[in-house]
Amino acid sequence: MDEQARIMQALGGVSLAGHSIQGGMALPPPHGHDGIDDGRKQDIGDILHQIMTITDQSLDEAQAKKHGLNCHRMKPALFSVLCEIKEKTGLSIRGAQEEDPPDPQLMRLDNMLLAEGVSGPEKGGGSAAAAAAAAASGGASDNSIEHSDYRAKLTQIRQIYHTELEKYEQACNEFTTHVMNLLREQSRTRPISPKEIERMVGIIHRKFSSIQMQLKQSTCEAVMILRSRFLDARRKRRNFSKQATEILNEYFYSHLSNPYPSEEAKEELAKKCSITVSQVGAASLSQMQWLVSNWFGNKRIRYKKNIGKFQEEANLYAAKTAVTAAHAVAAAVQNSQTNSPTTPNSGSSGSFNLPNSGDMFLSMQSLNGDSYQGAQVGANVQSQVDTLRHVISQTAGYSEALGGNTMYSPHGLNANGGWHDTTTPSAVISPTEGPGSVHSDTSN
DNA sequence: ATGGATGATTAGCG
DNA sequence: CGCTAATCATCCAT
Repeated sequence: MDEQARIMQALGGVSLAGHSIQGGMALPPPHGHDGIDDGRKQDIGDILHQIMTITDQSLDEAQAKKHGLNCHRMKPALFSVLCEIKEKTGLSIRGAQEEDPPDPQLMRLDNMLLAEGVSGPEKGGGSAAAAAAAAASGGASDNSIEHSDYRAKLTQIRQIYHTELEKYEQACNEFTTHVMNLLREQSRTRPISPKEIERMVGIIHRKFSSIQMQLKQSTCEAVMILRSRFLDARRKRRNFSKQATEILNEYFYSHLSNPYPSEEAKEELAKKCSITVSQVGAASLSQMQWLVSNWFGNKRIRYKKNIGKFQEEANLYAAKTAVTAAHAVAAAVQNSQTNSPTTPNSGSSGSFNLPNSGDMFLSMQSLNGDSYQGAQVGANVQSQVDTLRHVISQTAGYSEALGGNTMYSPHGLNANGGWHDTTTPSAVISPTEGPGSVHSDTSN
């Protein structure tokens, strides 16, 4: 009979002392309360397993005895006595809270998880948070590139969250059905109303949901950390390395008349830069491209706004690439003058001095016009022209010869249709700064 | 501390 | 959609 007694005791403990489940669960405290989620899960798993096995064994072993008991001639009498006793003591159960109002804390967590896209619909096209962030800038697609890493991490969190939640729910269900079965079984030997079973289930669910809340809470925390780490870091300015700036500047000044790198060019630049940069948070290539675009946007604006200030820099970078430019242009000019545009800079035609830069410049200008119609070679040549213009204006002072304001101002570029300037050329040139700085400064 | 340089963000345009 | 222009925010040399 001790087997039976134990079951009775256990169940009695559970059913009579509503909240004592915790006590029941605390039976084997392997890790105590310190354990974080893992520890808890382990605990719960252990507990469930123990309960299952213990009661199963008990049931199996006691099955025969129980059967005998049920058939015992004194059973009805015993049952009625139990009913009577329960009637007297049962009131104590009634007092328990009936419907717990939705926990505001829990609701907050739920809302947040939903807002962050953790508990929302599966996988869809990006989390709600990312969508919201993207919506702020209008362009959803490009911004999402920026957040791809963030979203990857968020997805990870979401997956963990869902699997954990599923585990909890499964455990809860198993436990519930098990208890219900036990109670139903017991209801034949002692008085247990369906309502009591229902209450029991409610209690169990509440207990499990409180555990779930912890899961939700830590998930929220994780998301918050992720957010602060990513989105705030995103806001932080991180200067390019010197080399990266060099690369970008080189490109910029050698494509000055059309400093709009194509997608491929951007990718190329992004690659080069990220090699030299090895930036913290090693921006993905797409991210790097975004930065490159930023850089060019800023550069264009700032160059245009104050050309004088950039003149020195422009000359410097022009000189840097002057030699290759000269070669390439020479080849290109030859090629385009003779015939079809195939591999303009073969360079095999030999070195080309530029003493007669005047002619060259003119021919190139006409070339410019042609090229702008959209031939690829044209674009290529044009970039070299830009570079050469620097050299020319720097070394020969062609600006004066050509009317004063051809000097390396966006004026010419504008004629081109490239990027239009808002500042009138005269305004740029006329102040003492314009031509003067160009000549006087023999920078290195 | 401070001001300029510069990366990032955003509204608005075509 | 990509760009410009304005602006914010941060870095960095002084």
